[in-house]
Amino acid sequence: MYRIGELAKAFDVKNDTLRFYEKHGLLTPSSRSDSGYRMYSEEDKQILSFILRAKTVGFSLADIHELLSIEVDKANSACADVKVVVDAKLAEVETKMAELNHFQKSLKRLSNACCGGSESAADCTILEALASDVNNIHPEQHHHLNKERF
Amino acid sequence: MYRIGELAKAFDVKNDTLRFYEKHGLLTPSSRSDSGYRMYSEEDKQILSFILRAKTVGFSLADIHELLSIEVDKANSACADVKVVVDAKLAEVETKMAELNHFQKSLKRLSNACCGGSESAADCTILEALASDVNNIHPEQHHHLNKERF
DNA sequence: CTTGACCTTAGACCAACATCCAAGGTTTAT
DNA sequence: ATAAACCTTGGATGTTGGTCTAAGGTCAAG
Repeated sequence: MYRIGELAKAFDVKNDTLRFYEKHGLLTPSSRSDSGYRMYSEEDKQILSFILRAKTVGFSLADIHELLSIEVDKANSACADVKVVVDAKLAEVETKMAELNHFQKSLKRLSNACCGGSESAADCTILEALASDVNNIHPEQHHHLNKERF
Repeated sequence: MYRIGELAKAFDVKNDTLRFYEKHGLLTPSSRSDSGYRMYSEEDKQILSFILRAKTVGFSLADIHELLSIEVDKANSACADVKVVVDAKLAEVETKMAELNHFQKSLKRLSNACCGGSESAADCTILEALASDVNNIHPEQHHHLNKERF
């Protein structure tokens, strides 16, 4: 069991951030000490790790709540319902991966094109790197399903 | 050339968002009409596409500005400097890709585990899917573990 | 039994990223 | 030539995701 400060320190976030996540239903410490201190378990730690990782790849806290509630609602939701949510998130993940692949390719091309020496960077631009890409791919449709706030 | 409303509509953003990006140096329309309307070129469209794509994978506007200014500064910056920035961003991209790979694997496992039929979702949780992964991020500190009282 | 490092709460405050509004000028279609 | 549908500006407002403050309780160590 970890106290709030221990867990926060381990993940380099503020205590307040953990309280914020709790207030918004993302991470509730599994127990409290006699004196009311929040006590976080290993599983709580795991959840925090998940939240922070999901954030770095562009998921909002609302998205993350949705992902986590796959667990919370398990008694209530039929497997088919879960599958719908999971598959939707999977599609989002795959879109993001495609974007990143694209970025990676462009950046690599840039990095190689750039000498790494002291010449002018005249030919070093992201847009030039992207230019070879035929770009009628619109960034994904913002499907607004009833996205409950978290 | 596109007027603001045309470009905004094409990418499903608000006109205000384009003005906001302009105010913050991310996307300045390449010209103005006689009456002062913003006129966006194909290249501007390209830049907007870039901005929105970068946003979906978790880059902040500040990050994006940095990426775009690789171009803007090209006369001023030595190639080596550019390479440093590019390689740093490349590392970020690769970190994000690793996270997403991980998510993808977990979600796929979930999707497969979930029957897609009407059984209970009892075994469908992100955390279970992630459980096989040993959490390793910040291995550090642990002077004392404190006693458990429950 | 006090000191200092922890923790609690409620609520104010903040930065990033938009989004809306008011008052007015421009274009296009009828 | 006038309505509808654009566009301009500056400034106010909203959402998301925290971060800080104040007033006070807890706990191990000297």
